[in-house]
Parts: sequence; C-alpha cells; structure tokens
Amino acid sequence: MKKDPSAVKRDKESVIFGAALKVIKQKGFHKARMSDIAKEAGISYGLVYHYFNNKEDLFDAILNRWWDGLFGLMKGISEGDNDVHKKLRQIIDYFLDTYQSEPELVNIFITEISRSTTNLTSYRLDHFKKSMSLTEEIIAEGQKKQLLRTDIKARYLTYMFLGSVETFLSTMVLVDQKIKGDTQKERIAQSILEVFLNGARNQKNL
Amino acid sequence: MKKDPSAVKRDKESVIFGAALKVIKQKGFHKARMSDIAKEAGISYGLVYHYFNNKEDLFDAILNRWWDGLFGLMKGISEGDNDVHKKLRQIIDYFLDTYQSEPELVNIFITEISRSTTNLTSYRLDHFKKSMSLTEEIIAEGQKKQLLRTDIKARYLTYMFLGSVETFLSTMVLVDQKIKGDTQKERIAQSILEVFLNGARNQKNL
Amino acid sequence: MKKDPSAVKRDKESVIFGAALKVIKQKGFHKARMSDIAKEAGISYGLVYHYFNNKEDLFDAILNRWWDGLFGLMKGISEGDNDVHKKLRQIIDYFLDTYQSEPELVNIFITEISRSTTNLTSYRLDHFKKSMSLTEEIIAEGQKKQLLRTDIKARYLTYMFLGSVETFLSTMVLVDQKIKGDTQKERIAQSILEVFLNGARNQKNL
Amino acid sequence: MKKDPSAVKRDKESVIFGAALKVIKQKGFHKARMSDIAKEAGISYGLVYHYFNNKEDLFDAILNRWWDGLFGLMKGISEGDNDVHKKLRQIIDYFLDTYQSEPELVNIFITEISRSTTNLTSYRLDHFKKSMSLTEEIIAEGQKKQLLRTDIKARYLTYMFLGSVETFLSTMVLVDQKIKGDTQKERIAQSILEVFLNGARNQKNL
DNA sequence: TATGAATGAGGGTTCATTCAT
DNA sequence: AATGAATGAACCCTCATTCAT
Repeated sequence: MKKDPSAVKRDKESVIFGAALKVIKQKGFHKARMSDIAKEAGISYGLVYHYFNNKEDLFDAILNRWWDGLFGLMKGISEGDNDVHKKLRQIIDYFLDTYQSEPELVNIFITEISRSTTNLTSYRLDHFKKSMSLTEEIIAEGQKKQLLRTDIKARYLTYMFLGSVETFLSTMVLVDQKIKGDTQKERIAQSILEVFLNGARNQKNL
Repeated sequence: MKKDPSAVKRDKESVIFGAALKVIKQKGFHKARMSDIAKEAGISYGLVYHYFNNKEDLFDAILNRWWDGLFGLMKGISEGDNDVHKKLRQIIDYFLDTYQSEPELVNIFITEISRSTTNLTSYRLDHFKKSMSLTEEIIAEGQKKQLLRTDIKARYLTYMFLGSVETFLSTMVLVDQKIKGDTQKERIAQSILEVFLNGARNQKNL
Repeated sequence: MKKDPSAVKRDKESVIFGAALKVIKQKGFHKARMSDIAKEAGISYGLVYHYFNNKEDLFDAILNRWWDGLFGLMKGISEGDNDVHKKLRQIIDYFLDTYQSEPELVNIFITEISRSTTNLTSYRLDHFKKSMSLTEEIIAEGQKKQLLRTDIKARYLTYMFLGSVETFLSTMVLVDQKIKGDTQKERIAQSILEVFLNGARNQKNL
Repeated sequence: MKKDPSAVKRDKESVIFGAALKVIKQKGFHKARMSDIAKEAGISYGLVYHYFNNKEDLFDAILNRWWDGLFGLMKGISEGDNDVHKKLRQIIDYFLDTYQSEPELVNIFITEISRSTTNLTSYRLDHFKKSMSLTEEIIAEGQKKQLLRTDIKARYLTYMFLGSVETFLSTMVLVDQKIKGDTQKERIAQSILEVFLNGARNQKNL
C-alpha cells in the first residue's frame, strides 16, 4: 500500500527538521552548515531546498514550532479562569515539558533567540515581544485581582518571572543536563514558583 | 610635547576596542567583520592585527573586560562583611552601572555569552561557571546566616537571582532601551532585590 | 548515451590535476594561486575544493603520482633478476620517459621536492629517503656481485648516480628544453650510464 | 675611538646578512619574513630597508656572495695551468669548503636556486648558465687535451659532474648533516672525483 | 640611524545556493 | 523527488613596504 504522497512529504520534512534541530543545537545556527543538516538527515544537501527555501526559513520553521506551542498554551491560559499561580505554573511546565520532550528545541530557543540579537530579525523580535506581553497580561491580571503586589510594575515582574525560568533552563542547557524524571521536574517547578511568589527571604525571620 | 608612545599605543588599542564593541553589539560576533571594526575605528584593515592577534583574541579581550570587572567586584564583596542584601545589591549595581557606562559591553555579554553556547570555548565556560559559583557562595552564606530560606538549594536561588537580573538587562538590550537616569536605575535595582527577597505575592493577602 | 558519473568525476579531477601541473610548473607551488589553477582548468574557483581538500593536498596528489610511478617501477626492478646495469638503465628511463610524457610532473619533482626543503613535510621527506634507499639497494647488490667497485660506499655511489640523472633533467627543466625524439633520449640515457659506470676519463690514456 | 662610519654600516649590513642566511635557510625564501630576519638580527624591521632595498635585493645579495666566490674561483682556475683533474677538484673543494664555513649559504643555493625555477629571475638564470658554461669550458679543455673522453658531449659530462657534487651536498643539506672534519671532506672529494673520472664499474672485472 | 605604527593588496578557504541530469 | 557538481561572494589573516617621528 502506497503512502499518501503528502504524508511522505511531511515525513521527509520531519526528518530534515529533526536533523536541523540536532545540528543547530550542537553548532549554533551560524556554524551549522546545510550540508551538515543534510548529512544528519541522510539525504543530499540539494534536497533540503525542496522542503525549505533557504537556511533562514529552516531556522524560522524551528522557531515557529516553539512559538506556536507557547502561544497556543498562552491562548488557552488566557481563556481559562485559573488563578495566577496556576497560570504561571502552566508556563513553567511548558518550558520544562518541552525541555524534556524536545531538548534541542529549547536549547535553540535559549541560545539563539532568547538573548541573542545576532539572529534577530524584526519578525522574530515581534514573537519575542508578544510572548512578553502575553505573560505580562497574566501578571497584570494577578495584580488586578490583588494576588500579586502592585508596587512593582507588571513588566518588571514579568522580566523576573521569565528570567528565573530561562536561567534555570539555560544553565541546564549549558551543562547539557537532563531533567531526571518527574520528581525533579516537580521540584524545579515548585522552587521557581515558590521563590517568585514568596521571595527568597527567610520568612520566619521577619 | 610628545606623547608617551605606550600611551599612544593604549589609545589606539582603546579606539579599536571601542569600535569592536560597537560593531559586535550591532552585528553579533559572527557577522562582525574585522573590516567593519577597522572602518569603525577609522584605521586600516591590517592595523587591527597589530593590536590583537585575531578575531577571537579581540573577542576575548572584550569578554575579559566584563569578567575582570565582575570578578574584581565579587572579590571585594566576599571580603566585606556586609549582609547578603547589600552584597546582592552590589551585584545588581554592577550590571546596571556597567550597562549605563558601557551598554555595548553588557549587550555583548548578554547576547553572546550569557546564553549562547555557540561561542563557548572551555576557557569562556570556566569564567561563566566561576561567576555562578561566586554568586552561589554569597547566597549560601545568606542561608547559613538564616537570612535566606534554606528549603531551596542555594544553586536554585542563584539561578533565579542572576536570571532576574539578566532578563531585565537582556530585554533592555533587545529593545535597545537605555536606563534613564539614576532614579530609574534605583527603581529597577530595588524591584529586583525586593521581589527576589520577598516574592511577588501580595503579602497583605496572606 | 550517458556517461558514467564516476568517470565524469575522474575526468574533471584530471582536468584540475593537469591544470595544477601546468600552473605549479610555471609559477612554483608557492606562487601558484588556486584561482590560477581554476582558471587554467576552465572552472570556477570553489570547484577545485570539491575535488581536493586544499592546496597542500593537491600538491601531494601531484607528488604521489611521481612517487607511485617510481616506487612501482623500483618494486618491479627489485623483483626482476636483471643485472645492475639494466636496473640502473630502467631508472634512468623512468626519469626520461616521464619527462617526455609529463614534463611538468618531472619539473615539479625536480624543482619543488628533489632539492627544496621549503615544501618538505616529514611525509614528503620519507618518500624521498625511500627512493634513495631503494636505489642504494640496487647499487649495493651490484657491489655484492662484484659488478660495481666496493672501495666507495654504496650510499656515495647512489648520490652520484641519482645526481647525474637529476642534473640532466633539471638543466633541461631550467631551460625548458624538450627531449627531441627517442634518438636523443637514447643518447642521453647511454651517456649517463656509460659515464657512471666507466667514468669520464679517457680510458685509452690510462 | 670611534669606528669608521662606513665600517659600522658594513657591520650592521653583515649582521642582517647573516640573519637572512639563517632565516632563509630555515624557512626558505618565501616563508622567511622580513620581520623574522630583523628579529634574528636584533633590530627593528624598518631598518632592514636602510640596508637593502627590498626582499628580493636581500636575496640577490646572498646569491651574489655564492656566485662571486664561485666565479672568482673559476676565473683563477681558468688562468692557472693545472690539469683537468686538479681543476675539477678545486670546484669540488669550493662546494665542500663553503659548506663547512657557511653551510646556510650552500643550503640556500642548493634549495632555492640550483633547481628551483620558482625564484628564478632571468638575472639569476644568467648566473646559473654562466657557471655551467665555465665548468663546461674546463671539461672541454680536458677533452681537448685527451684527458677526458670525447665520445660524450662536454655539456653532458658537465651535467654529470655538477650533478654529482650537488646531490652530495643536497642530501647532506636535507638531513642537515655536517661534514665531520677534513678527513671526511677528503674522502667525499676523492670519491666524487674518482667515480666521475673512472666510473663506478669494477675495473678488475673488465 | 632607528623605530614600529600604518597601509592594503592578496590569497586560501568556506559554504549558501543554483541547476543540469 | 533526488543528486551532487558547480558557482562565486565573503571573510580572515599575512606580510612586504612606507613613513612619521
């Protein structure tokens, strides 16, 4: 039985996509060669251009996988009526879950986009700003409901929240550390949320 | 009156250094061409190589400016007997002050080193780990003195602290935002410290 | 009818090889530019790098053509049971025949390897020493069979034999002189062998 | 007491000359940098240009030292009325003596000029041809006096004679071997002359 | 004389992209 | 769909030479 041709197309595209993830993670976008990706995918390098217009497009496809997931989640969160804590926890979970299932994807997001201006086109910057804004909305909503302090700008709180999450991941990325099971994931998530909400100060000492 | 020749040498080196800062900030290390830097410095192509062996060395010189400053500060902090809050505040100030005086330097640190594994030589990784460790020591000391909570690993708290600081800066870097005067700097520093220590939760609501 | 692809590959490689021979002969290895070779081969710049890793490899490929031929011959000579005179004549013939069929190859061997230490890697030096040793074996065998004088070290005789051959060729190379037909080749070969074996002294005068 | 200024000039020139010999011997003309030579001479590299117009001139100065010595000798030989054997021996001695006193000079002659066409300007080629012709005259004279066989062209005999001498030296040069004392020199000189005149054949076997 | 800063033309190599098959 | 030969624009780095001091 023959496969559906468009399914075949998607298959091969996936293979290339996965190869790109792996190679870009290892070498970074700049040093990753199209031929490396093709070799990793087990195809000729000319063929990559049948599925992706050029290197930039391939890169954007990867980033969009990240953003689509995140924006999809955030949309869901916005529409739900959980309290702020739950919502922030969901964002943390998205980062950690994705890191577990597709570590390369998170790696690339962290190293090539989250901070680097090098690869930053205005198109990509827009995505970045959008994620900031969506998080900020959640935070602001928490402030409005008196669940979060209001003496500090929502934007500032957003920086600190996302910064905490990202630094956790980027350090794990740097040392190539995996999350060992759901227990560890739970502890990390709890710690981030706990400290963000209640601070690092020893409360008993107040 | 003749100039001291070695002063002239330092001068020109500074010019090149400054040009490199500017160009690398704009284009990123990879896309920054030595010819761009020379042009920016207003000198000929080959002269850059009189002062720096190659592109990597020039890059490392820039990074060392950052690390030397940070490690110098941290050394001073360790030896002082301020409490944790003051010490953390000093670290925050170093980031913000440097961002005010040499925004490109901070930009490059944030975009090219803090997260990117692309340019990460083991030599550079060592610096990175060292800064983590030094901060962790301060945090751990705070835990020991019962000033910081001990139910969360010092390392985790370190991630969150540095992550908060860095994300603040990296967002400013991304949108090329300057710190407008000491008032804004003070507010930012306060916010970071306040939230890290006391959390984002509205305490009145407990 | 389609060509066998690997045949095409060999063809193009040959074209580049030939172009390299010509250009390196004319300008010497150092002054020969890869772009010159590409232009001579009628191909684009980068294509040379499809077939040869770099300039050194291309150079080595040329040298190996020479050494492979020479060592192949010497192996054949060793295994044969001709007398010394025949064997030495075969070596002379290899030089002269190759000079007729591929003058550039001999030229490059003479000018860039035989004497120059400039381009001498240890890999290349080994080839050189091997050719010396193989010739010395033949000479030594001749001494053992009482066909050559034994009051002079085999190694010294080897120098003189190969030196005579090489100088013949190098002078022809220097003035870009071709061997005009087999008659001249025969006379040259005979002269070299005759003088090496019987000396330049007028025997009638002894 | 002050030195005669022109003597000082000659002194410094000598130092540079010696440094050039050493560096060019080690690296070859192409890879020898003017700065290497200056450093070896212990002076700034700008100063080299006070004494020599450019790199080529410096190179030619070196070569002229060789040629002047050789041509001076050959002039003396021509005018003397020694027999051929003595004269050829004098040429051999010039090579060996110079190799003992100034090994770098011989090295450079052998590796960069004797065979290499790379550095061959027409000016240098003329010197080379002249040395060939002068040697040929001596050989031809020997033929005329019935001391050398006449069935082989004087030019061919010249090739073989000079080739033998040069190959001896170039092998020593290649392996950086020194001549150990006058005894070894005598043996080498004798061997070369003996074989050239009487051949390598075991005469007892005739 | 003497220094070494300054210049800039080259040359080797890489690699994204195109295209004939 | 698939291959990989072919192209050529970049870009790093070297180093002979000049020149202000």
